[in-house]
Amino acid sequence: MAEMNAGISSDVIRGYNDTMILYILKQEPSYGYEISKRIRSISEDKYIIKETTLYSAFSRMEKNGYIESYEAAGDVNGKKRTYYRISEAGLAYYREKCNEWELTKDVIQRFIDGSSYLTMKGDTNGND
Amino acid sequence: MAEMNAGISSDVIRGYNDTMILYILKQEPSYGYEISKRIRSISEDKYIIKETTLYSAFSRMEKNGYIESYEAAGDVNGKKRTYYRISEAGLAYYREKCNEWELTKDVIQRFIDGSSYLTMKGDTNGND
DNA sequence: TTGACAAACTACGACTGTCGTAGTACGATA
DNA sequence: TATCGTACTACGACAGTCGTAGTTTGTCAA
Repeated sequence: MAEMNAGISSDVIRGYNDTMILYILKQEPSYGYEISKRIRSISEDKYIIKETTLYSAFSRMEKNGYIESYEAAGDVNGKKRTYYRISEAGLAYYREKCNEWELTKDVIQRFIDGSSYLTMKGDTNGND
Repeated sequence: MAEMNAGISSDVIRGYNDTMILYILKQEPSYGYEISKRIRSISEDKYIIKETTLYSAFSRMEKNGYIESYEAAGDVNGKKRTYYRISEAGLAYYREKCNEWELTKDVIQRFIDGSSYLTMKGDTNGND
């Protein structure tokens, strides 16, 4: 069973779980279990969202008006599931988070060594 | 005074403040106020670390053995300041966080639209 | 001398998102 | 009959951030 989310910091993920979920829902409405599996497959098993994290994200985002829920029967059997669809506000929020991400990523990157972004050469940092 | 940290999510930063601080200390020992200014200047005013966040990071990291503190007089006047230097463990931790960052960044990136990484073309996502 | 302001902190408590643990309920399979 | 996968809900702990506030020292100006 190896380790879960080896190398993925839940501190960075914090707050971006919502974004991941919205990314899935942006394509089509879905429900908990499926979203969980899709996140796992998109990340190539590198990130597995915890059930509690997932469902607490649902209630938070529904409260904020980013998603809407509705009951529907699954396609395999007639079992009821809670589906979620993204709202306009959710879409706007998602786009905002995308911009924020690019910005935040750039900032953090400046404090990271060994990346392909920067070419380290001595200490040519004359800021301050 | 505009807004502080406009567009930077403190959720993503969470946990990476330590990394930023260690990045500074990796170059040379320093103290709170100066580190704060350096983070600000390196990020080109895009990120301003809160004082409380900074100092709580110090005590956490010292407890973990990532940094060591010592008292020294400032260069301007004879005022005492608490300087911090990075330890071997701190250096190892920093490098670990750098690797973790590259990994995490890659994962999150897959859920982000509008980046220069991906070329959006219709909906050619045949995963699952 | 008084006041304001920057430097250099410390203390405390609220908040929020994550996560561990646990439990429920249904259907399918063995 | 039991186990497994699906599809959740509830609760409480934890950790890092941040708001608020207070302290002390030194500098500069009125």
